[in-house]
Amino acid sequence: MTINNKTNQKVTLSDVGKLAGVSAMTVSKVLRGTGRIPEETRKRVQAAANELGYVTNQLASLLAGASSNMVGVLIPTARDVVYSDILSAINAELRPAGLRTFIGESYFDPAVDYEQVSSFLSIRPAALILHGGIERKAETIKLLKKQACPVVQIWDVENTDFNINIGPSHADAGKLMAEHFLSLGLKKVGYVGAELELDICAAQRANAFEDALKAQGVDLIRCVAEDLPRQAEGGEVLTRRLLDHYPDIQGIHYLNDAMALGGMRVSYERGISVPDSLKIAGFNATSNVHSVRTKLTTINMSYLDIGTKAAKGVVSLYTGESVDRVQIEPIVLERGNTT
Amino acid sequence: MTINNKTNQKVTLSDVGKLAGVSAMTVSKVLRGTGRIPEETRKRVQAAANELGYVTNQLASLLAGASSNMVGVLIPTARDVVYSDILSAINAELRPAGLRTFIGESYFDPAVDYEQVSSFLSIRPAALILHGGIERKAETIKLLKKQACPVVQIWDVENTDFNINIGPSHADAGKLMAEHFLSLGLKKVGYVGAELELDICAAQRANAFEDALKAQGVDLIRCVAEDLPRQAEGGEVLTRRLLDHYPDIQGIHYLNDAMALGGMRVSYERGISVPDSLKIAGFNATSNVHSVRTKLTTINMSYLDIGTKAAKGVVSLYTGESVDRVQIEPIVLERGNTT
DNA sequence: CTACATTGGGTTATCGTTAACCCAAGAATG
DNA sequence: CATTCTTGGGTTAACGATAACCCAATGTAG
Repeated sequence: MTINNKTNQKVTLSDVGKLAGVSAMTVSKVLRGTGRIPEETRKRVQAAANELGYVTNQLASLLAGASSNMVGVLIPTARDVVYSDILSAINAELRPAGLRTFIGESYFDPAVDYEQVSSFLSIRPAALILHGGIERKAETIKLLKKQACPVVQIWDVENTDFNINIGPSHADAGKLMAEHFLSLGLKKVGYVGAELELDICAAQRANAFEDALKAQGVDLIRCVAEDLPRQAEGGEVLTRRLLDHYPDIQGIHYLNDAMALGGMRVSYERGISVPDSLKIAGFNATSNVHSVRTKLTTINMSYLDIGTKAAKGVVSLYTGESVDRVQIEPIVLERGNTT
Repeated sequence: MTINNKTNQKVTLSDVGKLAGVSAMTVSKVLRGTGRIPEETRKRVQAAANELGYVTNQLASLLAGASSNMVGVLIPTARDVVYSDILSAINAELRPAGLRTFIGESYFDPAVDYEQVSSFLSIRPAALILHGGIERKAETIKLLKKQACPVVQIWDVENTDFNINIGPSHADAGKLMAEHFLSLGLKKVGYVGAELELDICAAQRANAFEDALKAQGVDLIRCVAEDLPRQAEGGEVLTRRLLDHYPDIQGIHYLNDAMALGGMRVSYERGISVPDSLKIAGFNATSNVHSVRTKLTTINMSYLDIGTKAAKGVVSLYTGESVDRVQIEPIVLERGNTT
């Protein structure tokens, strides 16, 4: 559906000009700070603009060839701390630079991704910051190329469709956790996740985790659902399922910390001692983990860094210093105590 | 800063028309599904548009008087589950209706709020969904009135500056928790929060909480910081501070669940039995709370409902059925067990 | 055979702003 | 006094799409 808004009586440059006794062009110059306009005229115009509540019509402005200050940011979902942290860092960097952020969510869905990119492009943004980790439609890539819009891709450094890539190596992250489990001498390990079909990065982590374990002769039992939330609830359900079938499992790696917390609760319910009988590991050192009592292993990296560097990347695309690819290093982190 | 993007060789209606052997107008009609165009021409035009990767230039389209399908949604921050849940519900409702969401964050800052509203208005959206709970600048209100843009306000039902208001009564929520504490017979109660100066709704809850307690002769000790995060970390710091000065406190109400979890951790550290010696209460039944072991009281309401109804409100503004004000009822909820 | 409707388009003006250029009046310069 | 520069603006033509209207060619009824 579309909504007709034409009845608005908008204030235009001419209206302001009439009130100030000058032409629309002069008003335009004053408001943009260009041209040679004496202080007196300037003040008069400013006052008139204020009185009328004038707002530049970006539609007309950009159409006439002005430079855009709008940056579109696309994340899978704002409900995940990881992405909202990145978002926050991007905003923190772009706002002082005078750039305005427009946010969209893709839900890891390539069709929605396409729609959102198309929506963003339709307002001719200065640049786009897109999350990677999904199988982007060929049409989407084509659109971006045709419109020649600068793109910074975050979260995925493998895919190199765009100008700049910033994120961790998800394979490294998966391998890292496998090495951690191996160093603890675990022989029977589980993986719990949800919605892996769409999230390529999570799948990369899981695969690298499995490969590194297998290389040392350790089996991985996957317990994955496509229809459960990536939250504590989902972690609970899947952990129950996993423990019902494989009660002798020694360690579980979860898709994220929220699901790991769900697993933690199930172990508690069943009287399984963590970490003595069962090691629990998440991903993304989220702040809920901060207050956890029982020992939880997780993988951390600076999301702030990803956001900040993405925003700097946007700027670099124009200032010339070409940032190319920034790899963010994941590290293993222990949270909680073992009392 | 602004970024010059003019070098882009954009695809226009004429370009598509040339390829398809028709005029720009015909292409426009085909893409919008108006006019009487035979199936054959229609297909040819569609194919040409696809091949060239054409995207409607909304700038030109809206300027020429077309109806907008863009809805701006402004939330305080995407880092809070409450707002990201609302956001998610809004998206779920608007997308099938063919409306596109543009999101912005205000960080509870009236100046940023103004900038964001101004940015939104500059692309002439179909409607705006704005969060309440901040002291909006007079200029912001003026802008919205001048541009005659339909506004749905969420999260705050007290303020009636706009067409539709959807949210809980924060005073009721505060009172509710006070009644709960009173029913438990508590005589010495604390409140822990952060960044209350900007968040009017949180302040309303805290005040109503205090008033209802005082009416029954119960004192409230406030421990609030303006410079700490509204997360577990902040909850820990403030709980320590509060317990250091008032070790005999019997119950603490936190600004939100995340801070309450921080408080939970501190009580555990200090060997304080919850809920026997100390009652802990948060706000917003967030999913981290789902897996908590110790008993935690919180206040819940349907965030989904707020989002869904806000989106429906946007539609109702045009279909005529006038939604006016929807009050969402908060309820007290117990989480965790007491073992 | 004429009058009139339908089909399948095309033409023109316009939205509000900006880039690029123009121009008149006074000041400065030789 | 004639020339050139500076100041303080204004004029014109885009930008790309759409609304509103127009107009041939064909069909169809009387």
